[in-house]
Amino acid sequence: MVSTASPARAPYARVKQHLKDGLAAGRWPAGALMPSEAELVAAFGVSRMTVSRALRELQAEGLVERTQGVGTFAAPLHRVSSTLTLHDLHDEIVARGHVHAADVRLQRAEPAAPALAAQLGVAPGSTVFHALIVHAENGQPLQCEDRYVNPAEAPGFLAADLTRITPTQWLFQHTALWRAQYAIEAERPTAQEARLLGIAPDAPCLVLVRRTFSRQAPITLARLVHPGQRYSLQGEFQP
Amino acid sequence: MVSTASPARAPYARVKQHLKDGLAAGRWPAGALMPSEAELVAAFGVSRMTVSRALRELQAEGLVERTQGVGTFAAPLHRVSSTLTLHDLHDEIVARGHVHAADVRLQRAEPAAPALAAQLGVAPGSTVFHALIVHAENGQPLQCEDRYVNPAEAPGFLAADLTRITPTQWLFQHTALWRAQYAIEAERPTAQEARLLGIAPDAPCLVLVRRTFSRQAPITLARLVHPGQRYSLQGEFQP
DNA sequence: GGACTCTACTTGTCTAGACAAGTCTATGCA
DNA sequence: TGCATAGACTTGTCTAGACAAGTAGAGTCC
Repeated sequence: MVSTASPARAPYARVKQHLKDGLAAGRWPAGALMPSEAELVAAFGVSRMTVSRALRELQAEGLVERTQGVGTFAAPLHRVSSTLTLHDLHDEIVARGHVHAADVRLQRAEPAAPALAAQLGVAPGSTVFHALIVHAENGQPLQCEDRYVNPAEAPGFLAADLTRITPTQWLFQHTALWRAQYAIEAERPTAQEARLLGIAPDAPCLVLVRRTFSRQAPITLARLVHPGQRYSLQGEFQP
Repeated sequence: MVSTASPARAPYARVKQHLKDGLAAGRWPAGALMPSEAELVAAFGVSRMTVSRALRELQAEGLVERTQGVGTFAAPLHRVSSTLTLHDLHDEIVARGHVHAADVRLQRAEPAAPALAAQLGVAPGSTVFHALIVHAENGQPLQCEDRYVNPAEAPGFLAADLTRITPTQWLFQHTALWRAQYAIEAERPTAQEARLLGIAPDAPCLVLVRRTFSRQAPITLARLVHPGQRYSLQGEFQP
């Protein structure tokens, strides 16, 4: 019998849930052959398009693997096991019901050092925008944001009021984001970062390095440093 | 012939790509009303099911928002901005073409301390399985895995050959994973971890804490400690 | 003015059938 | 034995039409 009753749901959703339940219960171990579309059509009395949609969505969610001409197989779950969504710090703090304050220590144009120029795709020595901001939650420093911006992609950046909007949000609104790269690392803070965050020089920090690109060129390079004792990235996963 | 547009792809994929291109080019700013299904049917000369599928997939990817009776709207991009997928360490090392070795320092049954018993959902003082493993890439320690397992959910765990299969993979194969929680933190290693990893006692470490659950009970609690200098989590995002 | 209904438009879903294309196996032939 | 081929089965996709359900606006009645 079908476990949990599914009274008024759409047929494709019923098929999908039935297969999900079976996978969760271990009826099909990883790699096992699952029922074909034709079998599901017969079992549920629906059209092939309907079971096809259910299977396609399970495939998109990473729960099954399908091969034309062969069949549908239960996917090894570790493929899908954990995805972590990174949120904007302002949203995160507000979601906790706390107060976010941004202390803008720097927001100016600077000549770019060679390494930085290469990463931003500009000529060495040309001008780039630089912002240094300390973000605080309820008055306690939580993030030190060191950000460089390609002026060609975001000419109005120096005029942005970064105490009212985070650079991330401003850039989302004023540029055409196309691709993003990021890395999460554990590091010691620089002397300046330790001072700005009010932590010991050898306190471990969670560092997020993010680069974003438009379709043509790099937009921005950011180093976001968080005190390890006060900040962690958390996530949850459920098939 | 056709540049990058649409060589011989399926009609639903052509519609989808056309809308994706428009979104990337900023033709529909966040919140703007996009073409209705009927308009796309007329424009592309395909059936409604076809454009419906294209739009439904864009919705699943978070690029558009749809409301029955109202229409389809361009989604604010920051919603979708960054997701990070966590892979199994063994797969990760092998994917780099390197050699993975696991040094199993501990694999035994132990009485559970009260805090641990609560997290694993067992009675305080009852027996739990405990494994301590140092994973190395090309001979260099890369992860210290400290893992506790609920015996009721994985009775065969003590017999697993953890030098040949990671606990993560073994548990995926032998238990019915239903939900996972994880946190990424920057911490100092414990004295034991520093010794096992061959790093300084105050070296910053990237720590991944993961708890997984079956539908009934907690399965396992793991603390994965990585040397900050040698390990980072990396990801990429593209709409 | 305020509350109601009617209508046009939108998305959500399903059906029955069709053809294409990929894979595997059994069979027959050299 | 070795190889080519014909079925059988699988997924991938599309069509044309249908009904349901939700929203918004125009018009109507009190």
